Amino acid sequence: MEFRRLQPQPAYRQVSAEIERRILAGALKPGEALPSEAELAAGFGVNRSTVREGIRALESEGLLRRAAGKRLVIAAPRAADLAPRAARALAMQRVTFEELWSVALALEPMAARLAARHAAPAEVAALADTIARTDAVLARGESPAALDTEFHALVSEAAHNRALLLSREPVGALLYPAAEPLMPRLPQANDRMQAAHRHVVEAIGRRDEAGAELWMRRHIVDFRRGYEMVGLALDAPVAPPARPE
Amino acid sequence: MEFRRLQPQPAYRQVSAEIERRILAGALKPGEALPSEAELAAGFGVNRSTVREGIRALESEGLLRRAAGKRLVIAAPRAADLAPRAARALAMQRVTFEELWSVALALEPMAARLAARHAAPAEVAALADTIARTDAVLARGESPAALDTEFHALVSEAAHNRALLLSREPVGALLYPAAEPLMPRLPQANDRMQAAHRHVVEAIGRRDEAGAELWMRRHIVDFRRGYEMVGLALDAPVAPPARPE
DNA sequence: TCGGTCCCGTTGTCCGACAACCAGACCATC
DNA sequence: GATGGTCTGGTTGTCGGACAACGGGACCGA
Repeated sequence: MEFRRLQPQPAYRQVSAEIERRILAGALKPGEALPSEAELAAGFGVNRSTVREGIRALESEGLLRRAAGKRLVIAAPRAADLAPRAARALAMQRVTFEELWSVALALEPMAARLAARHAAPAEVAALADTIARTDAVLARGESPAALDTEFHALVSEAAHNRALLLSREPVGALLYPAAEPLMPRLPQANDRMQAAHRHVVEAIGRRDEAGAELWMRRHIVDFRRGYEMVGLALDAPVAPPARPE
Repeated sequence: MEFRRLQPQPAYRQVSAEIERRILAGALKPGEALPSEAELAAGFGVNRSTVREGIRALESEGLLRRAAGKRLVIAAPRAADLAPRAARALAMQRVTFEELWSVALALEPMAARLAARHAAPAEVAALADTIARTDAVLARGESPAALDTEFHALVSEAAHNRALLLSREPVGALLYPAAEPLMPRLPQANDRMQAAHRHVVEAIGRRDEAGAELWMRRHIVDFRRGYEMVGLALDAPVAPPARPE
């Protein structure tokens, strides 16, 4: 005799699931407003409190966006909605430098290649600007970690590939800040980093896909070498991402 | 005169943020139970309804897990919690085959390489089993798309890299089901797929990193070729992922 | 044209209540 | 002694109703 595990879902989950189903089915399109909470409650035949609980989940996933005090609006979740959660999840799992680095070694060169293929002039300019700002920060003796993270994020934006953007973002957000302790102990690492960044941007600027990919790969490999050289453990978990205040 | 955008957050968000903060800070560790809703409400000085709304968001992120009707337990979000959301987000953004394929081309060979380095015997056996089950399905003339997806998921599990697992999963969940319409029109594609899968597993089994990576790369490149050959558009959005019922 | 005022719909929050459910303790029966 | 029943307390899930805060639109007066 076979028993299928029966799972009565609480009402608030059914509300989430149903609204999500309708959005996915296309009955509700991004940009459209959801009915008011009272209408939803009446429609589902549950209390408004229950609807509100159900809505919160979708809201935190970026599927609904709420303009303070206004009606809820359907939205297509963007990388910015999901990446911080993913980064946090990885940090909580105590992901190691080695794990992150392996993914970066696969994705970053691809990002550079695609950026060389698709980057708009404004994006190349933004990359150059980040390099310049990094120069300024280094001249003041401060840490370039945040700008390093930004540089790589900009490259993957310039690749115009949303799947790549989403896959890469949490990795970059954890990996590059891990370079923080590297700077004081390995001063020449900054020069090498800036040189590599410059080569990447130049290659992107002249639409040299192979060159962009190659320099990015060298840069990532070099990053690991620097990390090892100062005696940091590759198999130690990285620090959780800094949270915006 | 400078104004910083002031953003009074609703109470339920402050509750989410505060609980999340405590978890991240380590005051509450995975496995531990959260105080009861009534206690939290008393502690924060808000109503229980407000606490419940705040909790829903964390729950949907996998940070809290709720054993039906029992106290909430802190958990470290796993890839399985986040990947479906990511896949859905990509589908809603109407990501194209080309975008997904580029990421797969970067990640899958790396996954195969790392699997060759780290796979446990049981994992190699599971891979072989999936190939056998695919043979059976093909013999019945059915579509191997689901098993193809599973095969690649197993390879990346065998890589023992949690960052890779999280980055790759949503891509695989969307990309391989896109092969569905390919089968009837290109019968030999299945043989090529199975042959490639076999080569990958063999290479993993003998710890041949280069071989595993190479065959996986060929397999991915071949996939795109098949997709083009049957006249499917590379720049068309892929179908949203099937939802488990 | 600008600012003020009023009204109305909607959200955010609260309160109090109760059924459903789980776990554990305790007890009756065989 | 093992099995199953009953009771009880703590917790969650859901409900109904209530009200302040706020945004937006309409309307009005300077």
